[in-house]
Amino acid sequence: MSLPAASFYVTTPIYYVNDFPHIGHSYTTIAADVLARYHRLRGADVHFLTGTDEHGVKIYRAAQASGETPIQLADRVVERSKLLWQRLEITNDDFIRTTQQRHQRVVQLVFQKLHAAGALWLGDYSGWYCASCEKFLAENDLTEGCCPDCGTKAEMAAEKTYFFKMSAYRERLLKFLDENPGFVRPQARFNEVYSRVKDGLNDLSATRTSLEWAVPLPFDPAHRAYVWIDALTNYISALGYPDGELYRKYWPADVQLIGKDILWFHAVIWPCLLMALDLPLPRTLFAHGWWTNRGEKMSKSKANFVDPVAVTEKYGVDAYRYFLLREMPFGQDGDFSETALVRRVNNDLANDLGNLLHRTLTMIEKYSGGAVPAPAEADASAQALRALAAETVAEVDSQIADVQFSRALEAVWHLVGVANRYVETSKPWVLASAETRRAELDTVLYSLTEVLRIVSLLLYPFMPTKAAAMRSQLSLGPPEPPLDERAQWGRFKPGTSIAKGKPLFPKIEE
RNA sequence: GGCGGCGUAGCUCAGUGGUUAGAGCAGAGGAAUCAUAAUCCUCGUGUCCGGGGUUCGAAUCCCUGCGCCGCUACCA
Repeated sequence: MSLPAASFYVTTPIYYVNDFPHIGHSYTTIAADVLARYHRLRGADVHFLTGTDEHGVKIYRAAQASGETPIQLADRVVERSKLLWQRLEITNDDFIRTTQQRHQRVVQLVFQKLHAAGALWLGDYSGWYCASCEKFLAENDLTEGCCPDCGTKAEMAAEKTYFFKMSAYRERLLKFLDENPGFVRPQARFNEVYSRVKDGLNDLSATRTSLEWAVPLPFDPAHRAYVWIDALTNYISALGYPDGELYRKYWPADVQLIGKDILWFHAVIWPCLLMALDLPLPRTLFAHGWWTNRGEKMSKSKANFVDPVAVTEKYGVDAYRYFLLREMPFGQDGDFSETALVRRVNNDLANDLGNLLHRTLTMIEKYSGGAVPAPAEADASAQALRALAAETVAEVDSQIADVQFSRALEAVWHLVGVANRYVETSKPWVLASAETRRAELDTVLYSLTEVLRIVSLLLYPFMPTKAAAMRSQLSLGPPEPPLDERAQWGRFKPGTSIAKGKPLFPKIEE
């Protein structure tokens, strides 16, 4: 698989403002950031969108409960979210809020278009209703026939609603899935979606008359947009659909990252909506898994959500970013624990990588007067190292194209491991004691420098601060595109004095 | 219940017909000294969940039993 070079549009879901972001939100957003940074480094024209979903009964009620207006509540959460993204070095190009004018306008336009295209019909929505909470409940959520929130017995009720004719798009969607088996990833999620679509699609209740905190329909103000169409539209409203320059440039999205809980909405409702609007579908939808906290599911009742701020204050932002993307394959579930994080930091970051940098720089100081020597002719092991570096660059590129962060990092660490072994086998300290072996020594030191330089490029999207620090110890500036040129072997200028600093990743004492 | 997936070293997993089944981590021993006591090397007789079958040959395909997990639509 090869990566598109020209433009790259990546999105996260818009996060619901009923709560502050926790590890799960940060996971999706960091993953999107790595993709964005990587593609920028490749030289692509990148657009990275994240944002917040701010409508709905829950927000309305939460605001009432805390004695503020819904928008005040949303503002509060948005403010804190933005601080977190800043802290985590997230480089989103835009931040969409569903309460913004630019978004609501497009939602109304979308409804108008659906209406005009005959994709909406007015009918009755019926379902379990809690009279006390004044809201409809999903059958699954009922606890012994009662409202899970207040315990009132739920009753069947009906209200007028506009249905989106989703069933009409089933054949087209199936055909699209047949032709695009990589549309939903990982594969297991694709299969789930496929078989459910095959089983049949129902029309979707798309509006509510009882909702107050939502976008009103232009052609029937008694109705307001119910969650899905409002929320999903963010991916194009943020681009200024239908006439915006950004829209023309970036749609369809290259990668839309989502949690597995919202797979159905993105893999079925979203494509159907786009088809109804005659718009191209996104290229890849990637549903990632959940983190548990030391083996336990995170939940409100247990109040055991991992707080990104606390973790990054203690261990650093880059260590956190590295851990999340290295510890579990993207798409699977995994477990978060400080023990596991510390192990990753000490083994991978401090011992393998940090120490390789440090020992290399020390040897350059001791054996070469602090300047990286020009390499002499490469022997077999130096050639092998050089070849592996090139393979690693290609491998990382291919794994990122596949949205497989952990595999990309594994490839980098394989190179780091081979470089550490190269130090052992070439024994620079022996070479340094024999005047006649100067040429060999120079080649070793230069080769190690090149490995480190290339590694710093490849790691930059994952650990921007540490990669930059690593580069500055090598007297290099921040990485610049295009990656495929910069990552070529031999670009480090011999004679450059290095600027060895403190260990990049101090070991964490347990 | 239906559909799908999984069950491989202490742990997390890779391996989908073919020589003595692998990696990382954890554990034991050793080498070396450039280094953040970092690094490197060596060490696994594992019922590849059980049973049956196909095949010259199966962890790998088929059937079956057991166990675990996901999805089963209006929960961002």
